[in-house]
Amino acid sequence: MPDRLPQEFFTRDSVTVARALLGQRLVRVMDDGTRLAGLIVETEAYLGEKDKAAHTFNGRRTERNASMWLGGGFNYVYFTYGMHYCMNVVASTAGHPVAVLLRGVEPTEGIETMCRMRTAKRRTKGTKSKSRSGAQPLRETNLCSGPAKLCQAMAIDRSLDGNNLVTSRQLYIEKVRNRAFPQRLIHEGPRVGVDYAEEWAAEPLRFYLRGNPHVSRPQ
DNA sequence: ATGACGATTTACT
DNA sequence: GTAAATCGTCATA
Repeated sequence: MPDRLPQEFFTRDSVTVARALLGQRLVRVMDDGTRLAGLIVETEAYLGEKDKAAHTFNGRRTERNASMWLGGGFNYVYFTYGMHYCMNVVASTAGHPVAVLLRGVEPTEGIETMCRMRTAKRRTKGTKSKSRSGAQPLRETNLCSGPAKLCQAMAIDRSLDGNNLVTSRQLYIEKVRNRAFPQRLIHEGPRVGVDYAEEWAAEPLRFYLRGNPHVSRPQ
């Protein structure tokens, strides 16, 4: 039984945590006992009150983002665009609202279940929705290659907001490696989808494993 | 009470 | 490449 990442892993700055999370194993145990897992291959660091792209910019603190203040090792899961969830690993210490967004995972366990989660038809009230019946099966590289995709595949929603990664049975991170990958294996670039953040949009705070096909956007 | 807006994904031209 | 989907959240009133 592999070790989990300990609390001390998370109580560092979000850039350090974002880099060190690459290659570690995200594990989700569903209520029926099904275990889903995958290696983290893409992350983004958010720097808190000074970071215009962060939900905690200027110290904004609401019911939605309250878990950002819990300190290293907790989850911040938010709902966006009326249909998607995204998962963060909170870093630093309580009172410092910084976090790491998980943007890409390479599935390793429970792939069939993940595929089902990803293709289950969204609820609609009307009759107009079409099922994916005729579509080809989802390619493995399309299961967790995006922040909302990986949450859908691994059954992560707002019920896991505030989850404690160090103690939870439902969602945690296993230690695969003791040291972060060397710089040359980590590609870094601007964060995705934060153009509104002006000068903060260009900061190289996105990190991913070079050449890995499970990243949200190649290149 | 109201209106604008997403740390996105998918399907379509 | 563009656009639709879809609704909780937040700032303003």
